[in-house]
Amino acid sequence: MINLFENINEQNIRKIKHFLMASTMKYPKGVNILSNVNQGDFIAIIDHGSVQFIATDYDGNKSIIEDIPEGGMFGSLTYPIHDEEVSCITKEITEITYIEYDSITNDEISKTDSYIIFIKNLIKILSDQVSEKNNRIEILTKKTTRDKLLEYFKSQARERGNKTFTIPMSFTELSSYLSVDRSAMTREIGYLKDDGIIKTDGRRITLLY
Amino acid sequence: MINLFENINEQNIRKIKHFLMASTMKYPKGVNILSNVNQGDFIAIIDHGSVQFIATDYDGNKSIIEDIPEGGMFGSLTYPIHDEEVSCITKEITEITYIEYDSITNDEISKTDSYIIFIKNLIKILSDQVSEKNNRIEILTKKTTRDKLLEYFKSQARERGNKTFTIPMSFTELSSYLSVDRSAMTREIGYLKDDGIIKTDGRRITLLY
DNA sequence: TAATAAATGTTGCATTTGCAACATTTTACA
DNA sequence: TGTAAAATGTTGCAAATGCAACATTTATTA
Repeated sequence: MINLFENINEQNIRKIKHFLMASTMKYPKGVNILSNVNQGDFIAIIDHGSVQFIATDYDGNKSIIEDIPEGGMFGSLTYPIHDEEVSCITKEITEITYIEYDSITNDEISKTDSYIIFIKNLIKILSDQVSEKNNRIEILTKKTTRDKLLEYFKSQARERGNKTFTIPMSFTELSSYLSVDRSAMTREIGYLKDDGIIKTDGRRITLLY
Repeated sequence: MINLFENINEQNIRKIKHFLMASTMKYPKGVNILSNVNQGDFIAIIDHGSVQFIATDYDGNKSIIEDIPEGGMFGSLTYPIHDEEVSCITKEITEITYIEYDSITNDEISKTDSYIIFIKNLIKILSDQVSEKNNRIEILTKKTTRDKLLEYFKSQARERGNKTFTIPMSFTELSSYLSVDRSAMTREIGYLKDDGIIKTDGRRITLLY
């Protein structure tokens, strides 16, 4: 995953941030940062730490929409806060830089060195997000727990270029990502092992075909 | 949905397209346009017609990933063609303009009038796509057919600003979008009507709460 | 407009899956 | 390092849902 300021030197990063009206905020672990967000569209860059977008429905069921690690970004444009049901929780102590969406294309900044690199990075990150979401949609549209697991494992293997890989989250979180019951998922993983389709060692998975 | 060339006059559109190495192709109805696509990353703009991204798994099950109407765009960066399983089918006679991804940020174009507007449009479109996909993910992560339907109806009502709306696709396609069995979906819509939660008239739905 | 294809409606049934209620192991942190 | 919290494993059971196999209606197009 690339960084919004990839291939831009410190001095130009400072300049760009200045024109973008950047402001930095620090948060403790476990708080919802969407609750006290400034009005107007913004892009948020995670300088340190990580966050998790969670949707909660009227029954209290929670589903992870997205994990965003250090260096990642997200924008108000991509998370319309329609109801009160989407929250963005810090997973640890987290520092976030906010930049104003409208200032991305103002006249001053467009003359700045590295502006084009910045724009290209932004477009690449957004494209990657669309791509990652398409991948998740492909997984979620599988009808059975087995097919969801296999599609997920395939996409992991593809990403790492290896049939053996370690899943980057707990099984509890994976069940939430796949939107299946955790115990039913454990059961199905057992069947996949019985059938000789996968091999596991903790969170380390090997596709056997 | 905004157009990639929104708020840019004809003359500047021509200029931008020229720098972007734009080429236009015409396709008949029902062909897979990803099959004969040029190498290198590109962005495709639908001048006339419409397309549908479809994933087909090893069992032949098809699921609609996305519908793209006239004026819409899609990019090779957002549709990694990992297996042969994703195809992009024209729904009618369709004309598509391709632009090269790398040329979006070349030096010449960045000096063109309206370049900033073009970039802002592109970022807005990508953001909207992420947002739309987040919305679909929120729907797909619902466990029951009933909850998927209600979440979908809610998002439609929200979008139109009205509790009565006409779904923009057939029920057959909706079942594919929600990734549920069509007959089970029809059954569940019946239950929702019985329970006085919705009212229907063909594809016209009214939320009664 | 006749013929064909597509969409919609209905129902029985087998299978899958969510849910609950546990036990056990691992991890986090005061 | 001891203790609470989180993660993982297991299983019975009821409910949801996919699937198949139809009938009927609506669209499409030759």
